[in-house]
Amino acid sequence: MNAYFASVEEMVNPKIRGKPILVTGAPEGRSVVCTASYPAREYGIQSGMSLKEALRLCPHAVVVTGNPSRYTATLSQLVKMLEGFTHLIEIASVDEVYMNVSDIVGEGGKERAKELAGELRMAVVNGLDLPCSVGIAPNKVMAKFASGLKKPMGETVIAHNEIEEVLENLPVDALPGIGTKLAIRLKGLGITTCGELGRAPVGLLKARFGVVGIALKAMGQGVADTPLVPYYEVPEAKSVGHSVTLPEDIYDMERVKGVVFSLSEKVGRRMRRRGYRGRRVQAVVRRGDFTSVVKHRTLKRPTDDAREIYKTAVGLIEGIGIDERGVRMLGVSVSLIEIGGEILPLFEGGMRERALIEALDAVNDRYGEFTVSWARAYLSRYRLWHVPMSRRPAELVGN
DNA sequence: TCTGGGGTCCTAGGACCC
DNA sequence: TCTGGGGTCCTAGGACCC
Repeated sequence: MNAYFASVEEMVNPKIRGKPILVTGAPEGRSVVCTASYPAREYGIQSGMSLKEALRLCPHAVVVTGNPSRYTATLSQLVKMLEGFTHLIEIASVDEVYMNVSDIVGEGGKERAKELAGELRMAVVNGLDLPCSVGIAPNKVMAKFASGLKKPMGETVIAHNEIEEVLENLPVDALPGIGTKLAIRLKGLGITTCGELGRAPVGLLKARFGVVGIALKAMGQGVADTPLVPYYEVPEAKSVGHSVTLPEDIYDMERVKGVVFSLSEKVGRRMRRRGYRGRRVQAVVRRGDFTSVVKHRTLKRPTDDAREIYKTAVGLIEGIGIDERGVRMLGVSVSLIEIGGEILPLFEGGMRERALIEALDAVNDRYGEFTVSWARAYLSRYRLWHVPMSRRPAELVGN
């Protein structure tokens, strides 16, 4: 999809159609541009750029706070529509799908593929009123590359016998999977184009990059055998996490703990909703100078309890230590996920604890996130946002 | 007027066990 | 007496994707 978040917002609110639009994670503070509409891009704005910098480039841009649920709902509509072509659809991200169209193209060759690309694109335009680009090629890596060649609203077909020519002088980092760091390391070996990468001795690549090296050579030749994973067969998540960049750097442990509690609560909620429990808790601290430290600890038993996640995460952060550099970002995640199984209470009264957590979940499911939570989470919010004592709910004061 | 938030995958060293 | 080899699990760090 092209400028997906911005395009969806335009569809919802026609008044902003055609204007320079910036979709961000948060309305203020230190947020970043998630998506810039094409008119905004003409000012040199790119996704990932800080909102402040973007507004410097284009002060009259319309800033919209992103609505994640709107984008996943639209993605569902898109997939439902594409099912009219094939059921072999992989959801690669919130704005990107792969389809296996081998059977549709059949013996029709490049002509049929071109025709199909047009049909797909028009179906999206007519059905959802959203711009997209379509790429058709013999494998996923080449298809993704092809889809990026003509934007917005383009169709590109790369046939098997055209791959070599397309790749010969293409910079290595044009391929998905080769980022800045790999490109620099490859350059150190005298490899800058995909053609050179495809001809490089596999021994050299393997020695330098391990198993990745073998995949790199194949990519340079336009060969990729990664299978399409239909969305109805997606494997369970391997980790669940949340992180926040704070509105301003903080320096004291009490405030850090408050934020970590909210994050732990969010992680726990999401895990319980999916029936996950995890054995490893990880904490991340990004400091004011942008250096970051990650620590994790493996528990004896898997958990989905916010307070256990919180306790472990705080212990890890105490190990990391906070200093005069301050804390810019905090993150909590849980991995080594197990699904199902009996939840055995660790101690007497554990069943009541469990019942309490389930009751809180039920209230929050019905009335919205954080309708009811532990006092600790509320206190942290008030601390964070500097709400004066007099404005705090009476029942929390002094708690 | 610096630099988000959600993830996956890979490497490497050390503890520990048989 | 200077000590193997195979395996698992744990922690830390980093590249990459959208």
